[in-house]
Amino acid sequence: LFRFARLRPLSRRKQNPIPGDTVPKAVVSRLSLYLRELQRFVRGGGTTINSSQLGEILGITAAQVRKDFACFGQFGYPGIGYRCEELIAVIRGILGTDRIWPVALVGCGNLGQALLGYRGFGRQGFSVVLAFDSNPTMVGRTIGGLTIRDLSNLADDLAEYSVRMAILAVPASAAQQVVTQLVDAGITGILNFAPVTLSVPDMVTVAEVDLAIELEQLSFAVVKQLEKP
Amino acid sequence: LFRFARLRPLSRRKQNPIPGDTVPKAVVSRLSLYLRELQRFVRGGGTTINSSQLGEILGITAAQVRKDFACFGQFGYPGIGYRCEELIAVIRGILGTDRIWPVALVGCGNLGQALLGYRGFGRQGFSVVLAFDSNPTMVGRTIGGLTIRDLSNLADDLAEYSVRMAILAVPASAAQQVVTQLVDAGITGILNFAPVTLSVPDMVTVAEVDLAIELEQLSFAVVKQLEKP
DNA sequence: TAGATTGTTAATCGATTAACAATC
DNA sequence: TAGATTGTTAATCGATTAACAATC
Repeated sequence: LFRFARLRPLSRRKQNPIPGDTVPKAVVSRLSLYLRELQRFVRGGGTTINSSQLGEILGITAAQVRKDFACFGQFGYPGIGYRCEELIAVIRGILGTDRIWPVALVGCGNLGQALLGYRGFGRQGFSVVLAFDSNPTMVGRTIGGLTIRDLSNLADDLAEYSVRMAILAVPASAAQQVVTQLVDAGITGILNFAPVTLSVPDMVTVAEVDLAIELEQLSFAVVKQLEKP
Repeated sequence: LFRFARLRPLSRRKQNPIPGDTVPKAVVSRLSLYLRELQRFVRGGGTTINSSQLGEILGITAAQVRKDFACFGQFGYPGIGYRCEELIAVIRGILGTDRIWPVALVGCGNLGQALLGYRGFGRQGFSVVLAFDSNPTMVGRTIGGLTIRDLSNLADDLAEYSVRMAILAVPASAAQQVVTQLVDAGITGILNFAPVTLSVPDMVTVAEVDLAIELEQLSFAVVKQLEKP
């Protein structure tokens, strides 16, 4: 590719400072933000960006931007900055979103159905390929092109589509029991919308989205603001 | 109240170590988790809990639990622990959820409608009292007991219900423009579901829920797990 | 009282910032 | 070359943990 013609020779570029090095979790959480804003920047016609610009967009210092990227190698160009397309490819590679992830949705109630219709997942390379519900009146219905299944064949269904990640949108009371089934069936990443702390083995990662908690954090800030002046 | 009969006299209890002291944000984000788990513990019949138990539930150290609470005063009982009901009341007071917050929903598409039906908000004292949409074909419809309004009377509508917080579920392309209207109309807290960084004045707080970003974080963990053994 | 647990201080750890030689 | 910006080191800041006297 022309785009990469002016890369320094590989031999002079650090690819992975300490291979297998563990990345600070603060860095990983910013990686997604960098990616989102870089993609927007490119849509707006940008081709290169420097650490000050990127820092300004995200509200952090330029030093932090450079330090974050330094975790993964050298891909900046002194005097120029970073080539956006190259940086995007690197970040996607690190996050593992340089492929399409098949995802299962478990729980097709109110929220689950909305998530099925939500186009934002596709945006970054996730595709909901299976939908499950334990309610017999839901099973068999088709929503957003997917036929809702019961959980009786979970492991086989997941294996058929090589699914490793699940979105959990069941009631809080059912969450832990369903999670145990998911883990047994080979799921290792769970996006949890149920407002409960799930207990899972170390090898399984849970990302929590608790809407009431987000509102509470807002409430704290709003009260503080009201009391201020 | 009998419950408070055995409190040490107020004169001997530190209420607010350095009044107006600024609370570390790491602490605020844990406060909501403490609250959630305490409420569950109480539903299970618990009346007192100590820092080790609470730490175990949340996966943090007992020292951190005590240090967090120490930001707000002394309400533990040496030799006993914390009285759950008392602790819950204190945390709700700090977060500002010792009242009912009226909230506006802006954007009544797929996700917005699901949020209207979501019971989780009510759980912690938030009540959606207004729903808005800019699409004329949506305006006037009734969903979950609320009639969808257009944005032409925003400031008056919000003032009528003393609304200071909004849930933003509009498309990314419309988000910034709607936010400007909301801020002008007096909103100071925004729960943003649109995958864009919003620009707001300092006095306004934004909590972000970006589902693609959550999935990316999972992807990173799942890939790392796959590469491990 | 003896046992248990808090609140707090000091020590450790990790993350952020500032500064600057190396690089294009 | 002169100007700009990176990658990296050292200094700072904030958050976590360990330890223990004070308290019930």
